[in-house]
Parts: sequence; structure tokens; C-alpha cells
Amino acid sequence: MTISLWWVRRDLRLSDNQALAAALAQAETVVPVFVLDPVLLAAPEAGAKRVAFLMAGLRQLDRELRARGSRLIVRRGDPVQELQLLMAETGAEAIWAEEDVWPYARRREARVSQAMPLYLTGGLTVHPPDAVAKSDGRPYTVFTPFSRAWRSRPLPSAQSLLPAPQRLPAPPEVPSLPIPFEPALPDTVPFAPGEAEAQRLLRQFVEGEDAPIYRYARGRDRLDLDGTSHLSPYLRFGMLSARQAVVGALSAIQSAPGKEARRSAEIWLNELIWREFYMAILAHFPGVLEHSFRSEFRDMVWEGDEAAFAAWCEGRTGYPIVDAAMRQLVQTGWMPNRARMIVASFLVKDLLVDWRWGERFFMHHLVDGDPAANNGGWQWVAGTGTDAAPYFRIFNPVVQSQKADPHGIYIRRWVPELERVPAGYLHAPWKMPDDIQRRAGCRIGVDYPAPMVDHAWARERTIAAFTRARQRARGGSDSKKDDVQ
DNA sequence: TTTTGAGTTGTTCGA
DNA sequence: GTCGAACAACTCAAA
Repeated sequence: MTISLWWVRRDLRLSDNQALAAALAQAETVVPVFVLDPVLLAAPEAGAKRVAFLMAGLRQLDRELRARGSRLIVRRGDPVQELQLLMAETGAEAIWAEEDVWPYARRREARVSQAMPLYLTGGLTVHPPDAVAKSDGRPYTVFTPFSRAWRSRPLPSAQSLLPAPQRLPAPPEVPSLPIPFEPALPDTVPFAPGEAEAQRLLRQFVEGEDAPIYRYARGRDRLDLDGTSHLSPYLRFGMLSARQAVVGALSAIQSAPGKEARRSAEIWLNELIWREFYMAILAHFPGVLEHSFRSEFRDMVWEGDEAAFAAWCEGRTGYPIVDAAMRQLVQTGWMPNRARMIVASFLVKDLLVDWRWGERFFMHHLVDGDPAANNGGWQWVAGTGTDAAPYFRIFNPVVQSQKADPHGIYIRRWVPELERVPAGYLHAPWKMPDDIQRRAGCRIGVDYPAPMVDHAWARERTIAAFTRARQRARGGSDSKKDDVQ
């Protein structure tokens, strides 16, 4: 009788799971195992909300496994040692796992692979990172050509998705730890973990003539309407596969009830391709986690200090839209992409704080925090990344606020101090005359902070700082561009 | 090899 | 209020 381990990391699902399917095809008994890695759990980026979501997700996976006659074996320790031990205990001959792109995960895979027969499958992305390449074999570093090449490859169909196995073989009796209940998932986090919930959310987002995906083009930029899919935490932990999401998008595009609806669904598909793009960037340029993708900004002088950073983290910058979004993040572990862009732009371009500080803070708080997408997004906003925003494209927090939350519903929800401020002043409350401040019970500088910087001034400062960095890089080195690594 | 066209998400100014 | 142009220069991708 042959036995294999299914090493679960960020593929907490039974449907469309290539590692699980391959293990089942190859062995009679498959042992699902998750190794709690103390190094990862103690890392500063392992925020309590994301860890809690993972733990709850593991409990859910265990329930699904038990309903099919199997169960999840949980161990704690160095994955190499624990997997080796489990191989010996069960008599397993091979390990199957979904390949990751994160450098830490890849080092772990390499160490396991040296000691044991480890077979890696795709599944994290629709197309493996190496599969989408330029004709000379090198990776794309600009999104649009990447997306064209990505789309020209065979795309998944509903029939190509792997069904969840109906029954699973029972693993041998081996020790397993209980899945920790700490940290607990706070009830302010609006995501129920698990594969079933992920499938439900996907269906709700893409199915029917009136599906939210058909309003996505406008809805994604409206913080008050919250027109996004809310699927990111599920994609982060593989409770939903990238292929399942893409199949949903493609079928919505197929049956779109009109031109505008179709365009909306295309835009959502594009967001999934952005995810694939940043996964490929991280796979090929792991150095982006340490420094700017563009070498000319690596010696950038960031003038923003700890005090400015703290005000941003705590949502007391004096710019309501920024403060609302930061408070949503800290309380719920999530914010929509438009809000992420606004607060990231404010930190980097208005406060001139190193984007890596913001990246770290996001990783700590986001339930969906993924190294590849998070880094890609931050470097894009900072203007230091692949295909980055031009340096002069600096978000105006007041204009963004008016567009993203025209009636101030989002602001009032997350910044209760501003509850009674008249709508006309909500985006820039420092403009309120004294008597209106008194009547609204919101004195600027007392009940709610005065704006910590003047945007027009900050904009000029940042353009100057980026120009200086570029000029220095040009004069200082004759090598055109160091390779990122 | 050389050339050409294009490049997520914005803001501001002036007509 | 709406619209188009300017905001720089550069790198990348592809022909």
C-alpha cells in the first residue's frame, strides 16, 4: 500500500486542488498535514487577525476532511523535521504540495526537497510564473504585455476544474495537535473562513444578470458602496483557487447583459491578472522585498519620521478619508483597493515615509496580506516598482475623498468624531468656520486633528525628492541599471 | 539591430 | 461644469 503526504500551506481547499489530486492519483492513502512553523508565527508580519483567519480556516478544512472520512494532521516545529517524522510514522513515500513563490516558502521547499521526495504542483496561480515570458524567455516587467501573453495561453474552463473528492482514505493513527484557538478571530473581522464560504461569495459576485461584477468598474472606486468582491482573504489562503476565480470571471464576461457590464467583468478579470503578475515578479525578482525594483530610487532619502508614521498608523492625520481607511484596516483587517491606494499614496507622497514601513504595517494587519501583491501595490504607488505610477501622479487626498465617498458615508462610519460635520466640510474639515465647528461638536485640533501636512506643499517636496534621487543615481553610477536581486 | 509605440488606477490649468 | 492638454523622460516590448 502506498502512502503520500499532502502538505497544506496556502491551499486550504478540497476542490480544484492539484496537489491533493496528484497525491490521490499516485497513492492509496493520503495524509493531509499542516505544520505550524514557529518561525513564521513569531514573525512581526504575522499579524493576529491573519493568523486567526488561518487557524479558523484549518478547523474548517479539518471539518471538511472528516466529513469525507479523513482528517487534518497538525504538527508544530521545523517543517523539515516534522515532515520527516511524519514520513517515518506513516510510512509515506512522497510529499505533494502546491508550489509557492514567496522566498521564505521556497527556501523551505528546497530544504524539504533535499531531505525527502517532494513533488510540487501548480495552483497558486493559473499560469506558473515561468510560463508567461517574453519571446527571449525573460520575464515581463510591464503589466499590459504580461496580461496579453497571459490571456493568449489556454485558460481554465468549468470542466477543467478538479472536483472535490467525495470520499478520502483515513490516514493512519498518528499524533496530531489540536488547532490553536489563539489568537481568536475578532468579530470585527468581516470574513467567515473556509472553502464553502469562498465558493458562496464567488457565486454571489459573478452569478446572475444583476451580479456585482457587472457594476465593478464603478463600484470598486466607491468606498461607500463597497463594490469589490471581498475574495482576497480566500485567494490568500487558497480557500478559493485562482482558476476557480478566473472561471467565474470568464463566465460572467460570456453572459454579460451589456457592453458596460462586460467591461466591468473584464476589469475584475484584470485584477486577477495583476495578482498573477505580482506573483511572477516576486518569483523572478525576490529582491523587491528588500528594496525598490528600480535601482535609481534605492538611495532615496525618506524625510518622514516615526511620529508621522505613527499618526498614519493610528488614523489621526487630519485627512478624514485617510483616517477612515486606516481605522477600517486596523479594526477589520481589510480595506478596499481604492482605500489602499489613497492611504499608501498619502504615506509615501504626502509624508515622504519609506514605502517599506507601510508595506510592513499592511502585512501585519491585512487578513489577505500576501507578500507578492502587497509589495507590488506599494512599489507601484511609491513609483519605485515595475511599471510604476509616474512620479507626478500624486493623489490629492481631498479630490480622492470627494470621488470615493461623495456623501461622506464611509468617513462618518469610521471616524465618529466627524459624525455631525456638514457633508460639505467632511472631506476637508479644517475649512469649517469656528461656529460650525462648535455646532458640529468637532473643534479642529481638539476633537479631530488639524491636517498634519499641507498637500500642495507636500506634493512639491516629494517631486523634488524623487527628482534628486534620480539625478543622484544618474550622476553617481555609469551602470545603466543594476539587476534586481 | 533599430525603430516605434505604448505605458492601471491622477491632477491641474486654461479654454 | 466640462473638456483636452500638459505634466518628463524613460524603459520596455515587439515589429
